[in-house]
Amino acid sequence: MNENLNDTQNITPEKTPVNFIKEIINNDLLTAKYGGRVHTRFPPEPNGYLHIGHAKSICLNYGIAKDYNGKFNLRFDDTNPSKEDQEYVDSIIEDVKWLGADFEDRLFFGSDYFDQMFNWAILLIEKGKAYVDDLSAEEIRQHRGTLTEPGKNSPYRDRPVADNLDLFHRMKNGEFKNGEKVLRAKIDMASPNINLRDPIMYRIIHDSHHRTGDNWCIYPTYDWAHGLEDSIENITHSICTLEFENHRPLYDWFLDELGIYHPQQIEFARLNLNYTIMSKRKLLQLVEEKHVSAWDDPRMPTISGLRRRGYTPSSIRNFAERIGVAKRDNVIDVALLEHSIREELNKTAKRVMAVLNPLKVIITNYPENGVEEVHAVNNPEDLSMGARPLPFSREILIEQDDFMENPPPKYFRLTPGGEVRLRYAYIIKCEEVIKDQDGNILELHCTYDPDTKSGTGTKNKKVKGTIHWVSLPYSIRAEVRLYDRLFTNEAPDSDKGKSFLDFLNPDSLRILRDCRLESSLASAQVNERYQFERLGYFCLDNKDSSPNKLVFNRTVSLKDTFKLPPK
RNA sequence: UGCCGGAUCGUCUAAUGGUAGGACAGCGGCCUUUGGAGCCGUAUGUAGAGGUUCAAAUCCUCUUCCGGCAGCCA
Repeated sequence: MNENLNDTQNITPEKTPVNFIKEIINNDLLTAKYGGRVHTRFPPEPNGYLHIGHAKSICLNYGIAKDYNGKFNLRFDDTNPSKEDQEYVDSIIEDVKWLGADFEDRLFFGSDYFDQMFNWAILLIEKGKAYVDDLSAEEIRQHRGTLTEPGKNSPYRDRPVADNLDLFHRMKNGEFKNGEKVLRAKIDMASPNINLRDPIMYRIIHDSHHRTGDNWCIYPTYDWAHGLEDSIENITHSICTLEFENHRPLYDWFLDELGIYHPQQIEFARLNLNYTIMSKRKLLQLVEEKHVSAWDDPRMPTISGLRRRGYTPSSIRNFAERIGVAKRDNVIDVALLEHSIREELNKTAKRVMAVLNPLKVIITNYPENGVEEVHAVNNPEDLSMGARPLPFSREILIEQDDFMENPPPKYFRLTPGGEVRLRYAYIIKCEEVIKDQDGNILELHCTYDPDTKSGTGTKNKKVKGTIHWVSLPYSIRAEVRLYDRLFTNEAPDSDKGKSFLDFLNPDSLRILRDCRLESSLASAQVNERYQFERLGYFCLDNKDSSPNKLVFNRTVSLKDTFKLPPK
């Protein structure tokens, strides 16, 4: 029996896996919990640049809105002026747009709701559910108890409503210094959930806010503000990371006490990538201590870094799709990220010739000033991208790595007396190795076989290897920056005894200043990606490149299965 | 030893009582004028022990391990 019957009739449609969040939404849709609406949001605090972990959240939230024909908001959770900055607001908007998460006209700021929040706080005070506390930060900490012991009530907990109202207004009016008073929710100092032990709603911060200026000196805390923001914006599913799971009872408590519209908070596991760090604080440290050039250094896992490195929005979206969404802690192999960009660029990037570490080759039997055009395909994966002529000449440059005087077995490239094909051109044979007094190789003298021109039909001659090259007189110069992982350790920030800085890879950036490219690259554009044949994918650096000094970044190398045997 | 979560190939992630599958990584092979790409093959993976059931990754019980929480950060 043939078990591989080509039974096209019974092909079951591929079930697209539904993650647990979509299951919840599907169920809410079934029960019409939110009247069939789906409305998500991405709520960054503008205190740093977005990174690939945020991209996961953006793609999740935007993707859900899109899949369900719903809406997606970008909302800044800007409740702490001491850490926030307009620079971060600007970069975040740029990055979210670049990723393709379309928030249309729904760009919001938590700070725009400060008045409403203030009024709601008064409502809670009037209900006897909030009070002004005079305890210091230290005293509050001591009263909070521990993980295993209940806390103690503040002596100010039972202040009369009128006093609370008066004090709270005076807090707002700037009568007190930072830390002198706070507004607290009156819940339960003995709760096993520490977040419910009379959490702080407002603290006094005499700082200028990047949007509200000096209008306020009291600012809402995350726990108080977040659910209100979601409620005001009519969010249906408020998706956040796992560390807020313990805060959900508080999220619910505020909304229920206020009796206002109540979105549902759902928590998922944040993205972790091996060989990288994701903490905003530590990324900031890398920038401030100049271990990298800036937030958009191509070695950074920031969106702006990945963009500068040459990643495309779609490759990041595909990555986010592939890694899935669940509640278990996870560490994604950075190789999967690299796979996502290779996969796309293989299909879309124009192939070009570039020699990073040039070695001069003189083809001695080629005419002195002869030039001819060879025919190079722009993308063998997509012939519609056409072809281009490439000048071939007597003097060419090849990669230093593509010649070895004493080659190991299985080395398919040029060797003394050996033959190799020049991509799109001829088979050449190495006749002589020219060296200086110290034995350094200066140039190679080769001969070519005129009968082996590429595309002229098969010849008897077969060679194992094909190498890339550029014509010496017809090539242009460029700087090329090669990147490697920033850290040498899989989990740089989880070593108890060492700092993540101890694992910084000293070779994460290699700058090659005398590379030679085919001349068509003179008109390269920032948004174009190229495959330098046999080397990897490259793009123009969006900051440092200029027409008279081209700078290319290597996005990712090609997978290379050849390994030099260990010496 | 408080509370809340979690545990499926190396890494992610499916299977929602009915054949444990996919992707990435790895390994082997084919093919190749990019040692790229592509194609084919390749897994002693359900934390452990009991139980329910014709049937358990899935339901129940117990155990083990991992993560989060004691900011006037988010």
